[in-house]
Amino acid sequence: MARHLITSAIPYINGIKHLGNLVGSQLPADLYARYLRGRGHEVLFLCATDEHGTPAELAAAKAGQPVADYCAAMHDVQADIAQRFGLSFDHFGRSSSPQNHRLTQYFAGRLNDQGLIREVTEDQVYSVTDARFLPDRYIEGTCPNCGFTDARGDQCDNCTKQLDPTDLIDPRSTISGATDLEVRTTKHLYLEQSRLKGQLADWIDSKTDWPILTTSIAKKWLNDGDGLQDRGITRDLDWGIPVRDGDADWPGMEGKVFYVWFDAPIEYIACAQEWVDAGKGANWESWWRTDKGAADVRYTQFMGKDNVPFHTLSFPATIMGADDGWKLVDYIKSFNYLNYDGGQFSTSRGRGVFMDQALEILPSDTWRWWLLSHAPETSDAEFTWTAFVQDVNKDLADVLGNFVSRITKFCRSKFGDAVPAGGTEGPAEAALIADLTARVAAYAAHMDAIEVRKAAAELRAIWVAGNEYLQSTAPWTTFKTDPDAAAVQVRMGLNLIRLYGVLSAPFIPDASAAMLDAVGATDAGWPDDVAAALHALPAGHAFTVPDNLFTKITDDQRDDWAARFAGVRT
RNA sequence: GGCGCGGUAGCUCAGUUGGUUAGAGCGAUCGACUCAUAAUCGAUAGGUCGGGAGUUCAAGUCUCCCCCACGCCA
Repeated sequence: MARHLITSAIPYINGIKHLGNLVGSQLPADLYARYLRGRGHEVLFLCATDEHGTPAELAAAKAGQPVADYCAAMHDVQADIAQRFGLSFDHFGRSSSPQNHRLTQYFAGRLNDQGLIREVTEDQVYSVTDARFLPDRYIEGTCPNCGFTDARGDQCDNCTKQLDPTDLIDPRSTISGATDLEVRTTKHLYLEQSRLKGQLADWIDSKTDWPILTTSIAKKWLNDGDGLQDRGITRDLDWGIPVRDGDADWPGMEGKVFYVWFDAPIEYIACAQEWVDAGKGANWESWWRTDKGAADVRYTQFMGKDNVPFHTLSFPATIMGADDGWKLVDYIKSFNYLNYDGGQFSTSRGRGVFMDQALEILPSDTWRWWLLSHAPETSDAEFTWTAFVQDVNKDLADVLGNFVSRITKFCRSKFGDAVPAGGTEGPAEAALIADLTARVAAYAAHMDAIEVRKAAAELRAIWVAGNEYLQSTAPWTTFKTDPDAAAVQVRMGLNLIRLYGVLSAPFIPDASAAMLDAVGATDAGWPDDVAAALHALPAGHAFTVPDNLFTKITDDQRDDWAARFAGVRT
């Protein structure tokens, strides 16, 4: 038994995430966590909401709520949806927690002690009307290069020239439209991660088994242009973690907070403290401090490709810079984007399907299966309603659901509501066991490697093997002349349902529970011995015929949903 | 503009260090079966592996150039 720490990139607080966000981090992380638990490993699976920063402040203002109240409410909304999607977090924390406040301040102080923090005085744009400093992307104006009137402060979307906000002609605040902007001098803290470049590069180079997507992005940021840049870790905002030097005040930094990207990854650690403080566990340091029991922990992170730079460089720089025993990540699984019907999912335009809407129209297992079996691992993937409906109807309703249905109903009608006795197994059963032994091993290997799509394909092949077996042995025919032979075949079929319940649980936990319940399985342990697993249900063991595991989606429903989710969210 | 991931059957994708007739699922066509959610199982058809040049006994796989799509640019 090994110890596995798993974290999913923490979703931002300002709204419900879409399916592209889900499949890029939380869902595959859950798959892996469930799989490892199923294999008997000790797992700590953590996630949280990322609550600080300007977008949260603006969203709260728009909702007419104090930002703390807004975040608390949205956290509960996201936690509820996550739970309904079957995301089996051991704890779903908040980056605004007191634990994260203390820990973030601790790290800043520690980095300061190590001489890795410097103060930088810089000019920033201040909006008098908004009474705040404006981040670059909240300033628009006329591009000095091409004359485009809606150029953003960081870059002109028309001519793509990179800009400094002070370059803009007639700048205005995109928050209020105010034009009374002025340049003010302010002071910020920078993490000197450039000084850790060599150490980071060596570390990345040592990770030869990481996905190409992960390492290529990391190396690009390490080596592009002038190389890894130092990073501002503070902001002039109200909502955030107050800048402190550990437990002490930080002279000159009064009224400032840490940048959201500094405190968000630290929440991975603070979340473990929250987990303990919530009474769900003990000794969080044994998961996070290599000097306090975490040396044997394997830590795996899941995220979309947009998060890779922070997880391969900035956060490791924080850990390495602190240099006091915190655990570095062992494996980073990153994902590309899921596109929606030829374009991008868009939170702002409400294009695509969002997590709450998804659950309104179909069970979570249906979404879990399709999303995971099409996870954007090697390149961006494509969601279309036609493909989605075709795939889930075929895989879930026809191949798996119908298998459970046909065998349980046939047994009930010919032998009654218990596993039939009699008969002797022959070559067909031996061949099935040999085939499944190989397939289960391949499935496990793919899951161990977090090859999500390959694992899904293998699991599906395992389902198909059951149908092949029934088709070739044809108990409905043998029953007429040799009821004992039919009994063997049906007994094998019922045991296959149990096996499928165990193996499928990481992908489709609800349907798996229904399968195990139908056959009255008391043991859902991993089938290290497939032959033994296929004889777990003895003759005479009672079962029930479950409701259809999956209802097929109709063409009308498909057309309905395609129309409903094409445009702006209402 | 720079950089990055890709461009393989109608669709979604696999193709390890270059090596025999390029694979899978879906869809299509045909057949088998009739226990089952008109489900299942089998067979067949379908690709000049984005384009061009090169290295090699041998290239989807390596090198160079070009085209296309997507993304990132602190």
